Order: sequence, then structure tokens, then C-alpha cells
Amino acid sequence: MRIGELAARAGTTTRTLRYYESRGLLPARRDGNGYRTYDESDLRLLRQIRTLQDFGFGLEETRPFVECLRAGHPEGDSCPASLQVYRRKLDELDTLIAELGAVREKVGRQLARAEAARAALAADAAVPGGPEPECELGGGPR
Amino acid sequence: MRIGELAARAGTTTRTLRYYESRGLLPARRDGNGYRTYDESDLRLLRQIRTLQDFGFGLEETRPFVECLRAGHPEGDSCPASLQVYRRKLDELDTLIAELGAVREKVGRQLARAEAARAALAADAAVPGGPEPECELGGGPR
DNA sequence: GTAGAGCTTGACGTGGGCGTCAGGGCAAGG
DNA sequence: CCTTGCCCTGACGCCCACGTCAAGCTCTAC
Repeated sequence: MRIGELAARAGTTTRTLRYYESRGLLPARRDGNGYRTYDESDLRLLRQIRTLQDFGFGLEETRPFVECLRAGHPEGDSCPASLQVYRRKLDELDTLIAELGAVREKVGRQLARAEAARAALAADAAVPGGPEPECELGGGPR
Repeated sequence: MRIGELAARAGTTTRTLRYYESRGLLPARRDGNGYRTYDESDLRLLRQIRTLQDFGFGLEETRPFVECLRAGHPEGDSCPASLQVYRRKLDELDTLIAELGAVREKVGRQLARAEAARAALAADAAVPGGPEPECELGGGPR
């Protein structure tokens, strides 16, 4: 099969396949015209790459899986190097999720605080004069 | 104060300040030499920007906060536009954290499955022949 | 006068994973 | 012959927040 068909069957683009080849990740045979030629095993490799990419793995991180498959193993993660990548990625994810959770809490508290402050201001304003819009970004207290 | 001092006091670089100015986020007055001149209020604006950047806000997302401060409000988040940015960011964070959590689970299950498969293979290998290392990435079952 | 520190603008580099031309070749159908 | 549709390589664009280098000016200290 040629590049367009492989791309379609994997739900990606020809540009992506050429890119992978340029990175040495998915080399292709060539036929007489110079057209790239692929077979079913290439489709497997490609699917492996795409799955990991969807998980947020970097291209280089998919390499052990691809090499593992090419070495004849039943799954891309049948090799120790792949397992190591899994573990590293889990650590990264845990760290990242924890960081994002911390940020989320901080932003949430900021929002709550700011809303409380606005409510207090509105209450203040309701007593002396009357309700008055504020902070219109262009016509403030001037 | 000049650009170097402001950068140092905010823990950033002169390049960053010039970049913010180029984006219209932190304009500077100029003295006779053409040197940029800043005052304490600029430091406040800058700290506001940096804090939000550390939270993962994009530069454009910090703009409402900066304009709010410049409008004379006590805090960068005293204005509705800032609160909207907070809320949007909370949504984004929740979505992202949920996605990462899902990925984390999937990767975790993949790792567990792959480790189990390896253990099963090792047990199989122990019965017929003897323990045998495998998948050395170069000298497989060939 | 001269060295050094700090300032100026302009412009290119970075990283990742491609998208998107530009310019051309090959094969089949009408 | 011409169109259509696929393929090729090469190269620039994108996003974002800057880093880094180049070439030159200003001010201070010695």
C-alpha cells in the first residue's frame, strides 16, 4: 500500500508519515517510481505510535515501542525499555496533575476572594449613595 | 528606575520586559537618553503579570488584570473581566486535569497488563527450558 | 582616554509536530 | 492531448514566551 492509503487507514496524514520517516521512526520501502510502500506491519507500528501520541507521549518516547514491535515481539510494550517509558510517563503525569491541582486550588481561592471583595464593595456602595456600576474599563472613577 | 532594576526586583529579565512592552502590556516612559523608566506602580503590574504567568495563564489572559490595576482598582482581579478569566481558567484546568487523569489511568492499566504478560512469559519459559533473558533490543529470538 | 556596566533596536533561534505551499513527476481515463 | 489524482522533495509557517547575538550608544569611574 502507498502512503495515502496508510495515512487514511490510520486516520492521519501523509505529511505525518513523511515526518515520522524523517525522524527514522517509520522508514518505508520504495517501489520503481520512488513511491513509498508499506505493508500491514507498518500499519501496526503506526497505530502504536498514534495511540501513544494520543496519550501525550513525545515522538521519541514512542521509539522503544516501535523497535520492540519490529523486533518481533507481540506488543509494543513487551520490552523493558517500553515499560520504563510507561513508568516515567506515569511519574510525569502524577507530578503534572498534582501541580495543576495546586494551581486550580489557588485560582479557585483567588476567585472566591475577589468575588467576596466585590460583594463587600457593592454592599458598601448601596449604603452611602446608591447602586453604581464600576470598572467599565474605560470610564472608571474619573 | 530603569529596566535592569525593575527586572531584578521582579525576578525576571530585561528581555521579558521589552517583550511585554512590545505586546502593549507594560509600556514604559522614556528619559532623555531614550532609556526606559519605570516606577513602583509598574512593579505592581509586572508582579501581577508574573504571578498569573506562573499559574499558567497566557500573556493575553493577564491583560484584563493589568488594565484593571491601571484603572486604579485595588487589585488586578477587582474587575469583572478578570473574574471571567479566572472562571475560564478554572474550566480549562478542570478539563485538563480530568483528561490527564484519564490518560494516567489508561497508562497505568497498560503498564500493569504488560508487566503481567511478561511475568506469564517468564513463568512459561521457566518450565520448558530454563530462565532466559529476552528482548535485548538487538538480539531477539533470531 | 578608556574600560566597564547598562542601555538601545533589530533580528534570528528554540521546541514539537506537524500544516501548507511551491514546483514537478507518474499513471490512468476520456 | 488533457485532466485528474496520486506521489515526490524542499522549505517556510505556526504557536508562545522569551533567549541570544549583533552592533552601537550613554554614563560613570579611574
